[in-house]
Amino acid sequence: MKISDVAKRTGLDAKTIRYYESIDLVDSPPRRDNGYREYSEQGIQQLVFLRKARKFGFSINECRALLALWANPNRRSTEVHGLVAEKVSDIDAHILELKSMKKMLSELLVQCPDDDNPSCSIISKLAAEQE
Amino acid sequence: MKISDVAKRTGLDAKTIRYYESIDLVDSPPRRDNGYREYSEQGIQQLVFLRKARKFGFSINECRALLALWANPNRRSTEVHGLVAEKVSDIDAHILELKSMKKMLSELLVQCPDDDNPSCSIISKLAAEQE
DNA sequence: GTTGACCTTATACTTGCTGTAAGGTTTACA
DNA sequence: TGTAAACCTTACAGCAAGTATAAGGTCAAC
Repeated sequence: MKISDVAKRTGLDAKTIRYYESIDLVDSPPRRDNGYREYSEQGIQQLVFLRKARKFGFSINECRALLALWANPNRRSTEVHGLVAEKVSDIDAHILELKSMKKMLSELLVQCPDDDNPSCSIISKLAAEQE
Repeated sequence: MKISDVAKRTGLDAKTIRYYESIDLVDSPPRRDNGYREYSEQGIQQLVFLRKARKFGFSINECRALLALWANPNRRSTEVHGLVAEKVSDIDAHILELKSMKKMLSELLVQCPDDDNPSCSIISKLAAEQE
């Protein structure tokens, strides 16, 4: 299977697939005589795995750890559980931060006249030093 | 005022301040005879503004627009309102995405035995190709 | 036979900084 | 007065996680 077909099947961009190979996140596939990459089912499965893990919000390095656990028949499920639990708490923290930002901005919004005059409390608030 | 004092006062790192200057986000301050940057109150206020805008989640380019509006006495408050409203909706979208990720991961978590055995539905789910 | 759609590599760009190196200046203390 | 620490300066490299571009080779269709 050629890279563009793998791209279609996995939902990853061909460039992204080459990039993952360049950082040794996935195995280098064998090459045809013309130099084209020829993907095996196994290679494709690694990429499918990665696509999902990235969509779940795991960083490249976290994906590396997950791939290693996946490949390891002696893994302990508690290790996987730990990685995922930590990610959930990261996401929680991130959500809280965004909510706080949203709250502050929303409070600013209602105070801005939203008209053709220059007076705007948003600008004043951003310029204010204290708090 | 020297850069490290400005850093303390604004809460920005001195490196960040130099970086903002290097990308022309803020005016270059005058220099002392020894080459050190000497900040005026106005220069400091720009940095205070930036610190806040960044904390509110605005990108550097959005900060550029906000700084321009701040400096423009003929601004229309609706322009500011528009920028902020758009940011709020960006944040909302981001929150939704994170919530969806969290939901999926949480569902996986409860299905993982969290023990010393290799069997783990999280890994299986990540490896599964369909959906 | 030539056009267009692939494939290859290498390099630079993106965002928003942060770290490091190599050097000059100032301040504090003995 | 000496010197060591703590500043300041520049320039360059690196981080995440790709994306864009250039310059070229290959393949399939008409």
